[in-house]
Amino acid sequence: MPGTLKKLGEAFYDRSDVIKVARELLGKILVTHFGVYTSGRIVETEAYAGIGDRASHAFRGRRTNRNEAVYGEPGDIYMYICYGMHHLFNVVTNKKDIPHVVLIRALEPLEGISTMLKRTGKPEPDYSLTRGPGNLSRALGLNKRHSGGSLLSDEIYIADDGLKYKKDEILVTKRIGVESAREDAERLYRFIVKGNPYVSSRKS
DNA sequence: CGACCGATCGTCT
DNA sequence: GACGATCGGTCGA
Repeated sequence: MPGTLKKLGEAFYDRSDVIKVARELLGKILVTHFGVYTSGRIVETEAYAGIGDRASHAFRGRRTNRNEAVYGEPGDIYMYICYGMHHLFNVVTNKKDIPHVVLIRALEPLEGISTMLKRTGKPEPDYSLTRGPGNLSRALGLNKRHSGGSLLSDEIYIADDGLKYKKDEILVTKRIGVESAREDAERLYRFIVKGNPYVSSRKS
């Protein structure tokens, strides 16, 4: 039920509750415009709650060249290279220097699918095109170079077309791949659209 | 379906 | 030197 696309403004990202932002990002549309438009609806997110969260890259205030972008302005972009080959896309929230981020883990593709196929080298669309944080970044052309950039720009942004998932359409689980975060691995910080085939399937 | 494995490399110890 | 906020493939039940 797409209406007019409205780009999210700074106020959406500049909030103190990163968990709430992660939940509300479900249903929003991530858009990249590098010559051609590619976009997808967000169907899976994870919150990373800063210095008190062992799973966060900013745990105990850790601050290096690599993770500097998580300390940026609300609405900034943090890209993280994982396993030497996957570029993971994060949304920076809360005030500058408060390192709260939301990892986008899956999209339902909307616009520019033929471009996504070119970027990923896939012959035809399948659910793996934008399922999983590494795959969706490749499909939308996002990489490390975009770290530190802003979602208030015209190249990369998140938009609202009015779609809202109801409470009973959303499932909350533990985060994926953070077993080493000990007790913080138990936090229920992952939000998924129930039954959506693009959601990364692994145990919670 | 679940368990496991190799690829691959920038970053930090 | 070791280690990932992953992925796609294989193998066995």
